[in-house]
Amino acid sequence: MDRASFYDQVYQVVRLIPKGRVTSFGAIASYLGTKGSSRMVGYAMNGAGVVIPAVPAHRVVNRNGLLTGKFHFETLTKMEELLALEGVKVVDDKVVDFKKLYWNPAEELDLER
DNA sequence: GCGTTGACGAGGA
DNA sequence: GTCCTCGCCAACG
Repeated sequence: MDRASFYDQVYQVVRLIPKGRVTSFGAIASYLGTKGSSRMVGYAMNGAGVVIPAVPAHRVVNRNGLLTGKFHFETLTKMEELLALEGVKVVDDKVVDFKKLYWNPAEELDLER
């Protein structure tokens, strides 16, 4: 796994996010061991739409549950659309019941990887 | 090799 | 509760 760049590691984890669930950048960063590099997680998502298979970046939001990355999608409504299709309600660019839909890789994936 | 960037997070006022 | 500042670290030019 050491061959995988930080980007790849982020993609891997994001792809593991269950449908209808969301997580935060910090959670992913923490899981990868680079807790302080929470920004890198988001920065890595810049290639989420070009890598194969595609990365469900719409399931990744900031700690507020706010769709911070919606501006990086094809359209501004694309992100909340995808979430809505998965049963995730989005109001005012933020995930409803984010706390309940929150998916913690460290808890769900445990000692995976 | 250096400086800048950045879809964030935590702490303080 | 909100607003501001600092830090964090990998990728990019």
